[in-house]
Amino acid sequence: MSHHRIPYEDIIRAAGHRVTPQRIHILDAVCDGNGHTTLGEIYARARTFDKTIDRSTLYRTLKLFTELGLVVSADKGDGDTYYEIAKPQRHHHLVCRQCGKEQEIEHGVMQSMFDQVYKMYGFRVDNDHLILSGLCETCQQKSEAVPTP
Amino acid sequence: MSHHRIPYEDIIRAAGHRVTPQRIHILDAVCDGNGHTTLGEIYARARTFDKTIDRSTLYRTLKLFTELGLVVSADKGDGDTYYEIAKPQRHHHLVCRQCGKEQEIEHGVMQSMFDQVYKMYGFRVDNDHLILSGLCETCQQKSEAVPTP
DNA sequence: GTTTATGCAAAGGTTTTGCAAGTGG
DNA sequence: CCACTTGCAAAACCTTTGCATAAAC
Repeated sequence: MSHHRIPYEDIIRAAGHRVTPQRIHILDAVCDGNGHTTLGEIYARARTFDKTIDRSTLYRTLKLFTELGLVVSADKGDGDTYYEIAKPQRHHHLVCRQCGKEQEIEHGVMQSMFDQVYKMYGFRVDNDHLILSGLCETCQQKSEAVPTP
Repeated sequence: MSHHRIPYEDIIRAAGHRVTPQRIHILDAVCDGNGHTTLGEIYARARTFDKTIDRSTLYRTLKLFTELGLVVSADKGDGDTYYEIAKPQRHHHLVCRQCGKEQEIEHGVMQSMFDQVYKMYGFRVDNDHLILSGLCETCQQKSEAVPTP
C-alpha cells in the first residue's frame, strides 16, 4: 500500500485530528483502488475491513483527507468524483473509453501545453490532476480490426 | 442566438422526435448562456419564456439534446455539469478560479499535446471539450499586487 | 476526563419514473 | 387520430446534519 510511505498518522494528528480504525480503513480502501476510485468503490472496500462503517463517516473522512492533502479528488467528466491517494509528483491520467483501463502520465507534456496557453491567452492554467479520455493502444487495434461491428 | 444557424428542428425530427415549444425554449435557454451554464441557470431562463415548464421536462430534454449532439456537457471539476450549445469547431475552455470568467480556446494547442501523448504513451486522446482552470490575466495581476492578503 | 469521532436516523437536495392528460405530426 | 411529450406527484438517490454513545489521547 503506497500510503504507508507517507507519515499519514502524523499528518492527521498534526492537524488536531484523531487516528481511528475507520480512518485507517478508509485510507487503505482509497489506496487499494490503484488509481482512481469512486466513493461507492471505496465504501465497498472499506466495509470488507469493517462491516459497521457508515456512509456518513466515509463522507466526513474523505472530506477531511482531501483538506489534509492525503487524498486528491478529480473528475472524469461523467459527473462522478474520483479519489486517489496523494502522490508527491504532479501527474495526470489517461482513461480508456472502451476498456476503462487507466494509466498515469507525467506532468511534462501538460506543462508545455499550459505554457503555450499562457503565451497565446495570458491565462495561467494550474490544474494538477487532469483526466483525459480516449482509446488505449489495445483498443485502437481492436477497433481497426473490426471496422463495422 | 447561435443555434439558429443549425437546422435543429430538422435534427430533432430526423431522429423521430417532436419539436415542442418547451424544447425550443430550453434550447434558447442553453444558448443564452453564452458559454457554459448549469442546469439551474437553464431552468431559470427557460421559465422566463414559459413559467409552467417542469424540471423533469428539462432533465429529459437536456438528455435528448445531448444524445442528438445539439448540446454538449462538460464538467468543471466542481461536481456540477455544465451545458453548452454544440459548435462546429472543436474548442475548449479556460475558467478563472478567482473571478469565474471563462474564455474559449481553439483546439490547436490541445492537439499538439494529444499528439505528444500519443507518441509517448500510444494512447489516442479524444476529448473534445476540456475545461481548464487557473488564473486569468486580470486576477494574476491582482494577486501579484497583494502578496499576503 | 475531555474532546473528538462514530453510527444511526432523519432531513435536504437533486434526478428519475409512472401515469393521465395534452399536443404535434 | 395515434404516438410522443408534458406536468404532476411520488419514488429513488445521494449527501449532509443533529445527536447520543463510544473511543482516542
